[in-house]
Amino acid sequence: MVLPSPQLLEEFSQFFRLLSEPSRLQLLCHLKQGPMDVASLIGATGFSQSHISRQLGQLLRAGLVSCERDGVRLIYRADDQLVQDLCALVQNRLRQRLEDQLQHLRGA
Amino acid sequence: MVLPSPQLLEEFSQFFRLLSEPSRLQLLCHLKQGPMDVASLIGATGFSQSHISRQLGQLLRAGLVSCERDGVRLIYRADDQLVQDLCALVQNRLRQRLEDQLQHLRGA
DNA sequence: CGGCATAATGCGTTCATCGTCATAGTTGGG
DNA sequence: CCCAACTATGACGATGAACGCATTATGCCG
Repeated sequence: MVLPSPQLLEEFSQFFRLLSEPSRLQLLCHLKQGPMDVASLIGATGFSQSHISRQLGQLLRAGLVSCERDGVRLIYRADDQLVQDLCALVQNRLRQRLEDQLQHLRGA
Repeated sequence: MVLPSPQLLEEFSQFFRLLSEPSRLQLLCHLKQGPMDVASLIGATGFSQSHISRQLGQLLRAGLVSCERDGVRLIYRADDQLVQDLCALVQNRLRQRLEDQLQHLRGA
């Protein structure tokens, strides 16, 4: 068991930082429903256009979303399973912690 | 496929935010090597005592580490596999992205 | 009880990121 | 070629977290 290098730790933390913003997670979740343009995301989330564009830019540079032109609009898509897998693992943990607390309250 | 609730998204992002700080990840990695007290972590990382104590407090509240007293010191341990699993998934993705870029540069 | 060692916490500074407004860039239509 | 629609970006204030210093709290030993 060897310690990760500082560079790798930095990359890990940068990736997790991407997911540490609820609005970015929300955009990812909407895009998981299917490809959408920015206008549709505005309607779905209520965020401002510039905010959405910035968050999509970050997700794009990280490779978590991709986009293609359709005339004057850009159609974004989230073709990745990784985030869902990560969230599933985290959700399992959240659930398990709550169950443990429940057991503890019950005096078990 | 249903959208996660805002509360759940908030919890996800809070958890990922914990891992978005290199110093916290580094502390977790050191603790994976074996239980340690704060003084040992100071020696291993070079961080200040107060900084380490704060980060450990956050990890403790999230249940990612636990601690027990040994006389005047507190022995912390990271008994959880979740973070390692998450990092492994992320590392796979980082590797895959680099390989794809390599293929692309080779003209394949 | 007093002193000593270890860890936690208030406080202030610094720095990064969010979110908005205004502006610039890009694409298709008349 | 100019305009309209859509998206990206520069500027900026506000917010929050990191980090260190100093202090306080906690447990051990004489």
